[in-house]
Amino acid sequence: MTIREMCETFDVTPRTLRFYESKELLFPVREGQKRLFTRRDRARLKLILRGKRFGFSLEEIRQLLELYDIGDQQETQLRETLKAGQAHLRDLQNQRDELDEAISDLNDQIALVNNLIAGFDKKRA
Amino acid sequence: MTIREMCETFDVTPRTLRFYESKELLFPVREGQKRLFTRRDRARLKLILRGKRFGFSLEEIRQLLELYDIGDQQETQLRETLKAGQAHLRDLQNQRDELDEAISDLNDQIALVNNLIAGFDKKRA
DNA sequence: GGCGAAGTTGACGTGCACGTAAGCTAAGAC
DNA sequence: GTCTTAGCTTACGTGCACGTCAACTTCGCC
Repeated sequence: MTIREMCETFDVTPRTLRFYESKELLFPVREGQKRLFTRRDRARLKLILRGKRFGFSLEEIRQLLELYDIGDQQETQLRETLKAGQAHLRDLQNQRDELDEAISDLNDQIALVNNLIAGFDKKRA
Repeated sequence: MTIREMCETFDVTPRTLRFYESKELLFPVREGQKRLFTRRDRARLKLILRGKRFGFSLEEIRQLLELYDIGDQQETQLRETLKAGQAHLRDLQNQRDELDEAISDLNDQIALVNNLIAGFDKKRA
């Protein structure tokens, strides 16, 4: 997959993909001098964008990606990776709890304002 | 509430509070030259930190705070505020969906790695 | 009445995640 | 064969959210 195809698929700029490569988040192969992004890169990018959405830094995401990319890791390092993954999971679960609260609060507040506006409409009638 | 008390309560620095005031997110009153943060400021700060957690910029948060601070708004502006709030709500709901997916994926992956490590332990036994 | 602690206002610095412009190359299109 | 198109590297610039330091006031305390 060329860089242009990647950009359209994931709605990012070429600069972003090159930047992620420089940070060792992606590992496109080279055909001549051009980058070709593999299936692995696509899977990783999906996780990167997801991680970003939830407020993790690229460095944190890089660590996390190791969890999804097991292969040449030593057992000791694998245990570390696992620990990091579990911490990450707890963070996400906390975030879900907070998110539920935020949604609920915002819903209430919107209902309140809605009533207020309904009051204006009534008055005019 | 003094700036120090605010900092300890919400785990932020004085610089952060002054910065938020400069961006018109907080409106502490002055006692002489010192800032005193009101109940309103505390409520707003809670929402600010929550908004940040979910990836909104301070400017977006400032807009959103108007929803929680109705009073001297014109009807037209209130309708705008409401619209923004509804958009914000949709964003949060989307985020929850993605979050659930992320949690589920990560859970699976952790289970997978856990089994791998269990395999090592078994081998040694 | 000096002095340390806490607060204040500038103003410049910093880390992150890219944006952007310059100048080069390689591949097709005509 | 040259000319657009797409991609490349290098390097400086940018926006956001503060951090950090300097140079004040203000207040309680001994």
